[in-house]
Formats: sequence, structure tokens, C-alpha cells
Amino acid sequence: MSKVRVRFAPSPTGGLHLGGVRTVLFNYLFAKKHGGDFIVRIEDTDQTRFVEGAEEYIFNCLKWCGLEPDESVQHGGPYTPYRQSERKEIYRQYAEQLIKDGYAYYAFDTTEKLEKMREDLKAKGSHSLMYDHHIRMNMNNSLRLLPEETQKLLDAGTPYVIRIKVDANEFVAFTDMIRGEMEFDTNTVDDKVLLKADGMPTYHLAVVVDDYLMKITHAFRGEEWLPSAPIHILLWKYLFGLDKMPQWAHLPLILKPDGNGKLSKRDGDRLGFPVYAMDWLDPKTNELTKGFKEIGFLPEAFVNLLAVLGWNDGTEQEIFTMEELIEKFSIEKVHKGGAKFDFEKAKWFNHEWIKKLEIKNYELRIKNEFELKDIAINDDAYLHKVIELVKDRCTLLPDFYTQGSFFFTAPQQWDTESVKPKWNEEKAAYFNLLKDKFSSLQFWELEKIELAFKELAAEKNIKIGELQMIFRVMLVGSKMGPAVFVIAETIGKEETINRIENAMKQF
RNA sequence: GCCGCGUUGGUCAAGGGGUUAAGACGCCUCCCUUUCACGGAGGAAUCACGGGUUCGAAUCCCGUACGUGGUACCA
Repeated sequence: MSKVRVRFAPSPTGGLHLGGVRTVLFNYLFAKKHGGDFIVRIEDTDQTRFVEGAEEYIFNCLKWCGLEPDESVQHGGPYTPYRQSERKEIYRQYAEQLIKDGYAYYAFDTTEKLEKMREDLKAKGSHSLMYDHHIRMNMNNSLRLLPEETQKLLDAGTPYVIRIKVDANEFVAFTDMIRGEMEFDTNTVDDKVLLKADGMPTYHLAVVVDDYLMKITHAFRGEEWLPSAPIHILLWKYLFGLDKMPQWAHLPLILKPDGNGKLSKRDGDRLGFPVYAMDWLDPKTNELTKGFKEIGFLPEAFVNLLAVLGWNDGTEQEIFTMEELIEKFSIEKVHKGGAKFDFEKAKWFNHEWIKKLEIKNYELRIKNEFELKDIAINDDAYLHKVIELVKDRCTLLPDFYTQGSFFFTAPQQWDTESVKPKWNEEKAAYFNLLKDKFSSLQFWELEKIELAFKELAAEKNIKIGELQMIFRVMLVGSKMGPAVFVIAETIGKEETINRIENAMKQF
């Protein structure tokens, strides 16, 4: 098996959204499955959009998901530096090589000139507004200018960009691992900028140069890159040779649950669910965007739900561990079409994982949920027992508080609405006797409690069902929770009696 | 506008010439439980449209519609 390297280039301009995590995940699964290295490289070629702290944030998200890279900006690696701003000179060198070989050229056009060019084209009714072979000889670039003129402009320090020279009437073909044979007509691609006026490369140049230097064999990215794939193929052809080019896979998009379009941060805000893996605080705007981690998702569930959004192993299995995903993942089975994100189903995955996962894997986080609400946990074994009792009814981690708080603190409010119609002298007498009967119990065990309760009910000839409901409200405050005798057993004899007494004062 | 990609229930999806067109989420009904869940049993709901090819099309081909992405000195 050949060595596989995969690469992911998240934009460091903000949080890490679902689509981004899924791209990394598919990279990761593929690399692990084929025994390859997994590289994460950060794109920071646009300094105006770069946000401080984004790299660390991305790595924290990946770590939480269990997708730690073998090589990265943070950990260092054999191909340092990984940060594009630190590789600036490398890119320039290749851009100039292209010019020398006649595959690229200097362009001195100002922004205003370019705008005018596009307006003119529009006015003429042209279908395309591209800077391409049709118009390049009308523009201010080294193809039209005499060599001396070009040199003069360069010497004078005139701002310029380097553009790729795309020839007309050619076909560029490549095989996509998901989509199969792809073919593009070069007449539909323009002379893209490779090196910007500030000396930074565009994505087009950087991705090709980095993939070559870092010996990338497989490159996964979102479908939005498909239209610019021919530029990348051409650069490979001109610079390093097509035989060294990595294999491409263009992943489908994750779409909004309602309406249409790519899922964005705004949709999460609008529809009330997170779009980022973890909380992201934008240092520029001080705006906080909620993350899946913080609203109470388990990383196992998060990874699972992302993996099966746009991929399916052909069986009915839906719950996968990371190990299973690595074993069963196959890039050919990734879908071509985008998928709408469904938060209800996402929650279902979390519920399944809460039920399935060993408690010790998330016990600390539950403890934290209680402590946030001022309930101190000092008995781990007791907490363990409570988790076991309520986990079937918890979807998100904070549900453990709403479902389990009464195991730690006595109710302050009671559902008197439900109790009142059933409450009378007879029942009051029953519960007074029950208290005595409970306190005389030598062993506080489930069967003994239940037996005592039922015996007394039979003796007094009262329906057990009504009594149970009242008993539950006494212990819990409302009509919820696990079996009532289990609750009584768990909170203990003394506490049970106290709660009966307290509640009776209210009824 | 131009170019690319896509389209199986409300959503995720299996199936890729002959199937009663799987399964999951959600929804509804019932059972369990005199609580809320979990669990169990059922139910409603789908091949975008129009032409071909074929004995036969969800499946292959061509159009159309719709969606989506690109069309930046953003990635």
C-alpha cells in the first residue's frame, strides 16, 4: 500500500463549521484507512481576513473530535513552515518560473481598469466577463507590452500581479474519486491571479506548490472548488508534471435545513442550533457563536452524525465508532449531491451515544453540568447511579440536570394541580402511616419499600396508582423521572420521609 | 447572463433495467408504564417533468424545470 497523505486547509477567518469538520473527517478516515499521514495546513494568505487565535481554535476542535493531525502548523513536521504567510518567497519563485516558461505573465492593470473592462464587456453584451485570451491583449500586461516596457514598469515599482496564461480551445481532464472522469474546456476558465500585488499567493498557486512540496497524494475539498480545478490541473502540468499530481475528491456541500443554499453560521442563529464544532468568540466583533460541544454533544456523536451526512456504507448501520468508520469508509460511496442538515436527527445521534457510551467517558462533563447549577457532587458512586437511572431520557448533556437534580436536592415546588383533585383525609392518613412504616423498615431496599407501600394501600383499600402519583410528586416535585420506588431507594430512607413530610404541608 | 455539479417520502438514505421501492429521523395510532422517557407493534408519506431506447425504466439516453456552486488581487 502506498503512503497516503491528505491535506486540509481550513480558512482561519473564524469558527470551524460542520462542512469544515466533515472535510477533515473524511480526510482523516481515508488517511487512517490507508495507513497514510494526515496533515492540516492553515490557509492565511489573505491577511485582511486573518483572525488571531483561529489556528489554536481549529486544533482544539479537531482534538475534541479525535482528529489529531500527524503533521501540522502547531506540531511542526518535515515540511515546515506550514503557515502560508511564512512560505511567501517559495510561491514567488514558482510564479516567476512560470513566467520564464511562458505559462504566466505580469499584469499591471489597476482595480479601476479591471472594473471598466468588465463594464465594457457587459455593455457589449458579452456572455463572459473573464480576463482571458479574448481580452488579454487589450490589457496592460507583459504579453502585450514590449519586454523593455515591462522591465521599466517593474523597475519603477509599479504594483503588479502574476496571472496564469490559459490557452484557448484545450481540454483539461482528470479523475475525481467521487465523480469519476471530469473534463473542462479551457475557454471557460480565465487567467486567474496567482500572485497578488502584496506578494502573497492566491489559493490556486499555494495549493499546487504546497501539495507538491509536501508530497500530497490525495486532496479532499468542498465541491465549490470544482470550477477552479482546471486551473490547478494546468499548474500541475506546467510546474511539476501531471504524473505527480494528487488524486482529487470534491465533497458535496452541507445545505440549510429549510430553504436553499449552503449552511452558514447565520442559519444556526436563525434556527436555533449550532453550526460550529465549538464555541467561537470572534476577537474582532466580540461575537460568540455556539458550538456543538458546549450545548452538550458528545464528540463520538458529532463525528458519527457528520460521517453519515453524505456517506453511507450500503448497510443499515447508522451508529459507528471512529474505529468502525476507519474500517468501513470508502470514498467511492460518498454522494455527489449536497445534503440538508437536520438538527433533530443530530440530537438522535447524541441520544444514542449517551445510551451506548460508557459513563466514565462523559461523567466529568455531567458533574460540571450539576456544578454550574450549584449542585456539588461529592459522591462519585452516587452520581454514577443517578446517571445510569436517567441516561435513557437525556438527549443533550444538560438534560442530566433537568432529569436528575431531584436526586440531589429536595423539590421546592410541587405539581399541586395534579395532586389536589386526588388529595383527601384518607390519603393524608395513609401517608402519615407510611412514614411510620418506612422508618421502622430495617433494610431500605427496593422490594421492601414497594411491599410496605402496597401492603398499606391494600390495608386501607386505596388504589395504588393514585398513591404512586402523589408519592412521586412528593419526591420529585412533578410527574417525571424513573420508577418511583427506585427514586425512594436511591435518595434514602431519611430523605424520603423528609420529603413526604414537607410535601404534606403543601397539599 | 455564462460555465460546472446535482435531483428517490418533510429530512438523511438503500437500490443502478424486472423489488410489495429497504432502513433511519420526524409525525400519527396502539401496547408497556396510573409519571416523563426508553422499549415494542402498526400507520401515513417518495423515484422532479417530458420525450426516447427496451418486451419491460426509479435505474440507460436526450431535453426541460428546479436546486446548488463558480464566475474576486476570498478561500
